[in-house]
Formats: sequence, structure tokens, C-alpha cells
Amino acid sequence: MGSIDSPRIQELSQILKALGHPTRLFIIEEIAQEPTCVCVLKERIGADTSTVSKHLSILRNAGLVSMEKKGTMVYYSLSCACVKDCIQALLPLIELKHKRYCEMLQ
Amino acid sequence: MGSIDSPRIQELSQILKALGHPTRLFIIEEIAQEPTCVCVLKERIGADTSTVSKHLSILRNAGLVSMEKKGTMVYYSLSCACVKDCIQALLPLIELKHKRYCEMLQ
DNA sequence: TGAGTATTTTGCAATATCGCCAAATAGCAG
DNA sequence: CTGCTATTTGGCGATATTGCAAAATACTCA
Repeated sequence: MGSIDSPRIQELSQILKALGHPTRLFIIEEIAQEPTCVCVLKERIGADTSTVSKHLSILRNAGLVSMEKKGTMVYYSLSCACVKDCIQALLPLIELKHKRYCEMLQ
Repeated sequence: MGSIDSPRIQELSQILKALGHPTRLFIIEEIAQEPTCVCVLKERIGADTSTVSKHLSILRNAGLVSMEKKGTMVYYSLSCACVKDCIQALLPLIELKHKRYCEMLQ
């Protein structure tokens, strides 16, 4: 059995924590479609560049994204397509929540 | 395109944030195997009952777990098996991280 | 009813996260 | 080298999370 301090739990929770923020999840979904540079992400997010950069460093530390420099610009992309699967796996849960919410109203 | 404030992003990030803590991830993996009551979880985690209860309330608010009372005890279980899929989807990413780390050492 | 157990809620202090600003770094063009 | 743009890093206040202790709630049994 994995204890709470096992590397497995630690690594998984680091990854999930990194994904557990609206801005970072948005970034993940954007770069899942195509590699995107920081300045474009900044525009779409509407936050300070430094804020976006810090979110990207969190995603980097979790191993979720890869970066590629092109001139002064840095393009970020998903380091593993499995991240998309992880997110998609949760859709049934969201549907379930909605179903429960509708039932509660009646 | 989903904006950052879209309900979809908000709900997904709430779920992922709830999963992004070692103790809560541990709880999820325990109750994924069989419904477990708070007092047993408390023993396995080694934290105060109130602490465990608070983690469970976070998981509840995210819709991740269901509870069933049996006498004074409350048994928690996964509300959707898809949560297991979500976690399992990340295993390739962890392997990739390890592979990168080994390469870095050489 | 009263004692005892299980769980949740509240309060609080320690710690961590978030987002902006300012400063530092890196790369390109002239 | 200088100026310019893109990005990262450091600093700081505001806010949120975390975990324990104490109080409140819920349920069972005698």
C-alpha cells in the first residue's frame, strides 16, 4: 500500500495541485491544442506577464509542460498527451454533479 | 473556446485542486478499494480526526466522494470510478519524469 | 435520560499561494 | 555596444490553506 509519504503520492499530488488552478488549467488546454508562447498566453489570460510566467514555472516543476525557445520567445507545449486523458476522465464526474444538482432542485 | 471564468474550467480546477493534496489523494486511493469510515482513515493517516474530516469535506464539495451513515460511523466511497482513471492517466507522465531524471544524471 | 463514541464545525496560529510591481536576464536588430 | 522586446526572478501585501484543539452535533446503548 502507498503511504502518504510515498514518492508516488507526492508526485501525483504535485501534478494534480499544479492542475488545480483555473489559470494553469486554461494554459494546459491552450497549449494542448498547439504550442503557444508566453506573450500570447498573457493576452488570452489577461494577467501580468510575471503572473503567467510563475504559473508556467509551477507547471514546469510538475513536469507537465515542455518549453522551446525561438528567438526571444518561449513556446510551451504539453510534455505528455496523457494530461488530456486525465482531464477528460473527469467529465463523467462533472455530468454526475450536474445531474445531482438538477435533482436537488426538485 | 473555454475562457478562464467558464464553469467548465472552474469545476475542473476545483476537482483537481481537491485531488492535489497528499492526504486527500491517499484518502481517494483508500476508499477507491473499499468504502472506509473516518475513524479508520484517521488511523491510517495519523492525523487528528478534525483534520481528516476537513479534508473529506473538501472532497465532498468537489463532488468526488459519497458518504453513507451506518450508526455513528460514516463510510466514504468514490462517487465516480472515473476518478481512478484520471489518476491512472497520469502514470505515463510520472514515468517520463523518471526517465528524464535518469538521463540528467548522466 | 445519561454516558460514551463518531463525526463535524469553529477558532486560531503557522504556513503557503496569488498577483502585481520592479528589477534582472536573454536574445535580436541596428 | 545600444535599444528593444520577451521572459524570468525577487519582493511584498492580500488572501487562502493547513492542522490542531475545543466545542458542538449525532447516534447507540444501558
